[in-house]
Amino acid sequence: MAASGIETALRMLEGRWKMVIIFHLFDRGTLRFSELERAIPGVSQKVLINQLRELEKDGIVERQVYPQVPPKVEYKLSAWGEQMCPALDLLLEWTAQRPQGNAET
Amino acid sequence: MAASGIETALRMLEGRWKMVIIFHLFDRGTLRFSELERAIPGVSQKVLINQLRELEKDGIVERQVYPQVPPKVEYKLSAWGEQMCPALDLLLEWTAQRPQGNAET
DNA sequence: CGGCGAGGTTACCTGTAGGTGAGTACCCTA
DNA sequence: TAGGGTACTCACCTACAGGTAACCTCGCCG
Repeated sequence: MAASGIETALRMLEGRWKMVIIFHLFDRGTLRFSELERAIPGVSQKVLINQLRELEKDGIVERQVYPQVPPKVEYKLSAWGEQMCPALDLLLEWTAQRPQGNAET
Repeated sequence: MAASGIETALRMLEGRWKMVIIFHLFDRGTLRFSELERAIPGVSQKVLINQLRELEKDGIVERQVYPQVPPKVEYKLSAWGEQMCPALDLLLEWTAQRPQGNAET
């Protein structure tokens, strides 16, 4: 069943903050951990790291560590991660086409 | 931030069985409750109903009740629900393009 | 009469995602 | 010497999605 492929995709995208992270990275290119922290006020360190790790292991974002005196770690979308954006756009379009504002009552 | 639109979409699609339901309905058109139950062996009644109700309230599936002697209820994708399929296809394509089989180790 | 199948509802339990708060190693600055 | 910034880790707690199992109504079949 074709659902399995999409389920895989959805699994990778699911997580309270992943989309937010992805959009920030798409928007600003490369961000340090602390920059992400500041860019996304609602998220806790633990969860942010968690979601970043998952995105990394799924190959969506890349993590670059600079072995410096004060640690420095940069995150950015992988090439493949960027390729996801058209799909997200289409999904966005689809939600926009929702008939008669079924905003939740 | 545009993420919010996609988060909405993701919220509607997220749920262990929703994609499976959607694919079955897309594939076979219209299905009765018991047909769905049989088509998706892993799901419990409670959860199946639950996900159907959510899909219905999000306007993705339509529910048709026939007030018959033994109850009969049919589910099918709404027009809008069917319009989601291209987006899912694109997502599917994207997952297919994943570089060097990062199947989870 | 007893049981089945339809499409549910209800009560209860569990696993896990997410949140909170603290601690850590290291160096720099004041 | 105290405190701050960086990128984390660890222990603990809670909420909720999902799973399990029993029950319900109504008619028909045997």
